[in-house]
Amino acid sequence: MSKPLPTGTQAIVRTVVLLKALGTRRQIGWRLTDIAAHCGLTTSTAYRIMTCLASMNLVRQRPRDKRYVPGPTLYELGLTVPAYFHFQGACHPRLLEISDKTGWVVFLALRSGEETVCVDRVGSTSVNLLNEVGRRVPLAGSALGVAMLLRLPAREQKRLLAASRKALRSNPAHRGRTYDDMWVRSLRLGLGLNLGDILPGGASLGVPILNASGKPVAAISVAGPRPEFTERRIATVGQMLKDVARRIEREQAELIADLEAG
Amino acid sequence: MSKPLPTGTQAIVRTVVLLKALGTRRQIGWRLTDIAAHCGLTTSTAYRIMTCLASMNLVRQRPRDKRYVPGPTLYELGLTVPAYFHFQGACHPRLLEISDKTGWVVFLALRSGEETVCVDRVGSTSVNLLNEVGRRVPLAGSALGVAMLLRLPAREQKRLLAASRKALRSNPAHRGRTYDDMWVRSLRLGLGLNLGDILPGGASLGVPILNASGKPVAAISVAGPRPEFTERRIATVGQMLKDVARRIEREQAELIADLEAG
DNA sequence: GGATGATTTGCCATAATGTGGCAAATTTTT
DNA sequence: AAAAATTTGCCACATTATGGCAAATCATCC
Repeated sequence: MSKPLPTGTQAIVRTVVLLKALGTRRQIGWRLTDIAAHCGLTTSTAYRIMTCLASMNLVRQRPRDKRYVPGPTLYELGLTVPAYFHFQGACHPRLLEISDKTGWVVFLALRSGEETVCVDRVGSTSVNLLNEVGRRVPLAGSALGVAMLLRLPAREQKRLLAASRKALRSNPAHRGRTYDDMWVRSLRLGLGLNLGDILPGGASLGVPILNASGKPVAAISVAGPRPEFTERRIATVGQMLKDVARRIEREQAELIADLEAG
Repeated sequence: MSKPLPTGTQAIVRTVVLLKALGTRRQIGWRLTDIAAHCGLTTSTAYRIMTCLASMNLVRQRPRDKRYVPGPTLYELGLTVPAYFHFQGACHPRLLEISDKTGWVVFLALRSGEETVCVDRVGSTSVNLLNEVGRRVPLAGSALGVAMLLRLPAREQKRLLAASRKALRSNPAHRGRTYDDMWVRSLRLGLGLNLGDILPGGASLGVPILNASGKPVAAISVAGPRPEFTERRIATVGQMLKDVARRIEREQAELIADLEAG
């Protein structure tokens, strides 16, 4: 819980901070000055680190606009984490089924500390959606995360709810969103339910995936146009999601046991 | 081509070396002393870096045996490299088809410098296979890599063939394998063809996936018991693989354009 | 089961490494 | 075509990472 204070590794921490930041704007890319400022580094330091990372293909500097984007080696390193890769693959067919039956977009996310990390996405919709594969969102900031929060022991729930709310408040990109409404509504329903709280025209519904000891380690959600989220549909699709989640918990028990819920 | 000499970033390079090493023994894990020696670092240095990485969940130290294995955050960072993740997902259904029709295991690999990186695997077989998702193998060391080598311009082919052969020779794990036989045979066939050259009872057949300018950026292979690889079967399955590769090239042209072949 | 050997964890003085300031080159905007 | 902004590169300095050493833990063998 409390950090063991890893000492004497400033450069490495900075590197990881830069890599995480790159992930938040992967398609637009980052200009050196911007990402340096964003991460609280001087341009020189960011330059040195980025050049080093580029030489190892962990990042790429796009030739045309000189912006930095995540690089192939980063993806390749990610493949070496076995349980995670296989969990995504194992769940994918289930997501396809849900998408077929509902016509909505389906997400799979993992819990990572006080954030969710979107791990898979299936289907398409007319409305804008915030989430995408690889994106990190504070727990209180998505139906996926709320679904997981709901299943945490009171103590931890309180802590993580507070922490992720704070993260949401401090990030200007999340301004004007009614995350608290989403939380209250979800608390009543017992599942994560966003009705236009994140983006005006969109809605989403999330259910958790629990490990053997009942801890939420992942979540599935559906997302689509808000008008389609009638009370009735929410009930039937909610049940469907729960069934799928239970099935995944059963069939992928071994993989799930290897997922850190930390 | 020639490294631009990234200066003043020893610690970062060391970190990446450690992370790559972790990937080579991900299930067994590494003891601190061993991985330090393997990477040419003192125990203290490795300890400091590993502790730092563990605190950010880039690596995990398994509680029971204290061994280090790749951690969740590494996987999550990998998801932020968009073209790569989607390419794997887009190819997956095609791999399933091939596995269904042939009954063999199917691999998808990307080219990464002078190595292949296995990106997906479908199906199961009775024989042992060397490759697995996330594993890096010198180009000359698999049917996948050879398939790509065959399509490179003479100059580059020569360079990479030599480089990857050298890598194979210097690694004791590759002792006693007849990679040269595989190369000669493949050169004749025009596809990567391993007939027991890597592991005694196994065989595999690889075809390249080319980008718009004809450069090989990825490859597909099938692998199974050696006796099943008759001349006839090799011909028909080879054609099937070529068809699938062409289809992928056509349908995923945009994604492929974003894959670095470097 | 107690003792031996190996591995992990932690500390600390030292200098080598990474740092940030500054300026030239390059690119974009006006 | 000039001006502003950003990237690239260099260099002297001290902060930071380094590796030696020792205590604590863990595994093993007699």
